[in-house]
Amino acid sequence: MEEGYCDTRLGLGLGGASNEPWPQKRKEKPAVRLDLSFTLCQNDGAMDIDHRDKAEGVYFKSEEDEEYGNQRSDEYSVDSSVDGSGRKKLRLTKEQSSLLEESFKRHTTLNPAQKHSLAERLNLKTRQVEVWFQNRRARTKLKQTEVDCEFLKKCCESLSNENRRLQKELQELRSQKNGRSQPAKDSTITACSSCMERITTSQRNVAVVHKS
DNA sequence: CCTGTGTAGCTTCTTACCTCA
DNA sequence: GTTGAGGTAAGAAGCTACACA
Repeated sequence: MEEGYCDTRLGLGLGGASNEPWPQKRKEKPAVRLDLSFTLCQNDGAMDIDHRDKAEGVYFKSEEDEEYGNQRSDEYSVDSSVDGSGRKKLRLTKEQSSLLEESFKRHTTLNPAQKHSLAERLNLKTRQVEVWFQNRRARTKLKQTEVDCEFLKKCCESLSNENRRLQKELQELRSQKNGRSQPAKDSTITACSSCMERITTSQRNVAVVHKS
């Protein structure tokens, strides 16, 4: 490390910092979770997802309709115009979606009992509730990743600017130093907050040493 | 106590389908 | 009417934790 060099590098960590509880079973968090040590979005991680206001026209189709069809509520209808070769495609009703969203805000994962009771309330299969939660977690994570990426980009940009500024300042100081053997007493040095903290801390230490 | 196996639940990626501009 | 983009339910693969023999 060169004399007087101010290291402005900053590590931007990736890890886990969200308020969202991860499954208790997992002792390690997924590696791709972005960790910023402060809150990035104000609504506490509960992303607003389009609730499909137009979901009234719910349909359900498949030759395997029997599997789900026996369970579906009267709100579902089968699109008989389509042949049964495609795979089943369910659209949740507005009510189902909002209830799922509500419980997702409370818990991002469900234990089997919660899953079962929610499925009963919604007149869906537990597997469908499970899938919905899986997809919902994935969507939340994706959105959060996008938000975090944007934030990191901005961070990177501002740090680059700061780094350039400090490099320039350092160069100026060096050229001043080369100009005369002693640094000017009244020269003004601007520094970032962390550098200032280090400077003042070291000054205190020096003062203590001088006293004793 | 260690090890292999089965199971459940999760993440991630992908596919198929629907809606809407 | 057609098309492309975006959203989403569901399938599949792979991983991990846990229970149990």
